[in-house]
Amino acid sequence: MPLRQVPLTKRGKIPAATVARLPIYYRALTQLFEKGQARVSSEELAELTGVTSAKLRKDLSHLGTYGTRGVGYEVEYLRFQIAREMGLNNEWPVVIVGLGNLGRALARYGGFGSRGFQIVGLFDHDPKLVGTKVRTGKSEIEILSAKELPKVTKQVKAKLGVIAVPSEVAQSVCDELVRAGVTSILNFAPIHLATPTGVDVRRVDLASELQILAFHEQKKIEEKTA
Amino acid sequence: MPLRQVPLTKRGKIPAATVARLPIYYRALTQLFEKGQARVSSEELAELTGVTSAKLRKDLSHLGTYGTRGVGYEVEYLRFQIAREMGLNNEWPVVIVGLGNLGRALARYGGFGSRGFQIVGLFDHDPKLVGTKVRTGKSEIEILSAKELPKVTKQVKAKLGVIAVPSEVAQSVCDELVRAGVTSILNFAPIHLATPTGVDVRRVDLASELQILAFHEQKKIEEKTA
DNA sequence: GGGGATTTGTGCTTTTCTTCACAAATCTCT
DNA sequence: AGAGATTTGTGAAGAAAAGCACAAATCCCC
Repeated sequence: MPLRQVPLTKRGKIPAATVARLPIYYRALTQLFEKGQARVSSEELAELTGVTSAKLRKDLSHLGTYGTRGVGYEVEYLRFQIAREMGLNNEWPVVIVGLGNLGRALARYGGFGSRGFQIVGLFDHDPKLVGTKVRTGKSEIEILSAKELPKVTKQVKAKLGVIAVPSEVAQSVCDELVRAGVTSILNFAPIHLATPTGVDVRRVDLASELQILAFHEQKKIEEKTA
Repeated sequence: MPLRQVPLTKRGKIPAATVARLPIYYRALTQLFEKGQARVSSEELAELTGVTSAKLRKDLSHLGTYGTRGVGYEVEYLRFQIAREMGLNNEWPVVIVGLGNLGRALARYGGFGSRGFQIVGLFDHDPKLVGTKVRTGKSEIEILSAKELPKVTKQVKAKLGVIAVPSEVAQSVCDELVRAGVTSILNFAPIHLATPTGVDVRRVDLASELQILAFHEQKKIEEKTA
């Protein structure tokens, strides 16, 4: 295996579209690795992830030149490089606010705890939930009162927060997370959150996704009747 | 209120980026409507949804000219037009496959049932779950065996399917949905689904979203130490 | 060790998306 | 009714992303 060390300084900014695809590549590479496959071509990896091979190669070229012409990519090596680039070799502490249906599902969701992320705080203001324990992967963790949020979040130095509360209180929860030092937020409430510059927010809106699909369905019907 | 009827034939194809934002606008307009606000400017709606006013206006211009210069947009009228454009005035039957943590959360999630969507089928192959009932908004619905999927899905003519099963079986569930007539799929499994042309898939990957945030966090740290 | 087969990396082109900036349309006030 | 203040709708410019196509690098086989 060629062990070219990466000139970390040389690389320019990675396009947002590329960043959004890296997790998909990472996942596919993990699968291949677990299957015991040592090498993969851009063509094969592209098929697996639903992109074109040219796009895949260009994406990877932003990280460095990790392939070998005429051969392909070393699965393990490429996987490690993507992980490093994305910071998945660190353990990121994550807090979740709101443990209704969705919040609890997220807390229990294996994918979160598994790779690079560790759930270190669960908060809700419902007295019926506070004190309850939720199994998150291997360990159990107690739901704390929302009042504890600032103190605990600072204590564990969590930079990542998940908002799974109703829209009406999402902005105030967001503000509190930011005050407590959180600088990246995954927002499941279907509203736009205002945040100071330097804080990243990604919104995941389940209803929106369905609506986008409905739009496409509608177009299919219009085509047929046209 | 000016009641220009829309020349449905005239409009060209709406850009994908615009379609992805329509649900956000729709949500914000609904909030304004419920608050009793009659009019809104592109500036105000843009702020509410986190886009620039120019982008918002261009997005809306693809649907038609629903605003009034010097005035703004009629909240109710614009909201209706977006809903019509997205097909939300129809009721879309939806089936959900896989009722683990996430699937159950989705089934119970109010936002799904509320506007334009109706959950008409829940399927799982776990015998412990089959026969159980899940409360979805107003009504209760029983989890059926995965074996029933083809028959029931065809019967209710569901075109929209939600996949919330483990990755390993996601592709086969997908195939079965497609065979049963589903042509739009919301996929929560972290893999790419191969589908025939004419079938739309949207992937929602919770772990990916966190990883993208971790990437940004990493960059923030690198900046600080640089 | 040389020729043919592969497969990457990338300059160039095309397409899509965003931003700018301003004319056109409407409203308000006197 | 006209002048000044708003605010939309949209061409045109700019930026970002995607797609193309091929030279460069490597491997394999004789």
